[in-house]
Amino acid sequence: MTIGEVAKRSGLRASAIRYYERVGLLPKPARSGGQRRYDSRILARLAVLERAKNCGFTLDEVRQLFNDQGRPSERWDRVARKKIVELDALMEQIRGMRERIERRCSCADFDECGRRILASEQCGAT
Amino acid sequence: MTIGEVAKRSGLRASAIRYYERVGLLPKPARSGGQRRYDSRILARLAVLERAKNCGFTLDEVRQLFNDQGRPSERWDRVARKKIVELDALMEQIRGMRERIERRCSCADFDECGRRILASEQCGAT
DNA sequence: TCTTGACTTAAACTCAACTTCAACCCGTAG
DNA sequence: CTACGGGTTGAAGTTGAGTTTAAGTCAAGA
Repeated sequence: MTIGEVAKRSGLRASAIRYYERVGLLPKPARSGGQRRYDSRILARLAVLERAKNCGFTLDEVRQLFNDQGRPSERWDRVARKKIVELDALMEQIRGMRERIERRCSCADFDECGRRILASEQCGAT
Repeated sequence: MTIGEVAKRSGLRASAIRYYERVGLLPKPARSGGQRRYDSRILARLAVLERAKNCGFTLDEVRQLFNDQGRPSERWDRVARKKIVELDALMEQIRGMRERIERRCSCADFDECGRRILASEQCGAT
């Protein structure tokens, strides 16, 4: 397969595939006439990469997943445990944002809100 | 107050305060000898700005809050409604990530995972 | 006068994950 | 032969929210 075909089959852009190769997430493929030629294993690789991204892993974490020492399941566990903590913290943050957004006040304008916030009075911003 | 004093009182960096002014979030203050001089209202302004950021609003949305037409409470409502939808979507995404991370499989390596994902079989990546 | 410390500016740099661009090469169909 | 539709490269652009840097100004104190 050429890179264009891989792109079409995987739903990624060719530029993204080249980028992944450049940053060490994909092995350098064979070439014919200067062009990259892939066999079907690339599609499995990319499927895992996509799955990992959908789990919230950064490309750096995916690199650890793919290239670090140890059994694959161990690598997954290590990265996953850290990510779950991050995701939970993120959830908590977002819950807090929602709460703050919905806690309304009766100030006439933002300056009044500001003064009340500075005085640590209850205020939800106008 | 000089910008340094405002920075200390607000907990922001002077560079951030200059930046906010540059992008139209703060009015241009009076100057004395070329230096910015603020009165205490700046602190209320910055407190609202911080509160809005803690609600998840982008600086662009804060600009709408501060500068758009209409009553302050209307502006807040308009921006807030949109943001709540975004936050809920984000929550849903994160919940999905957590779920996918925790759904484990028994593949020997990532290539096996990839093949199973491509075949739409149940797989949580190694 | 000299030094110190805080301020000023515009412009460049940061991070992540790509995309876009310019300029070039290569094989095939007409 | 030449046009066309791929492919190739390195470099630069994108986004948001600032930070950092270089080079310069200013007032006060020793």
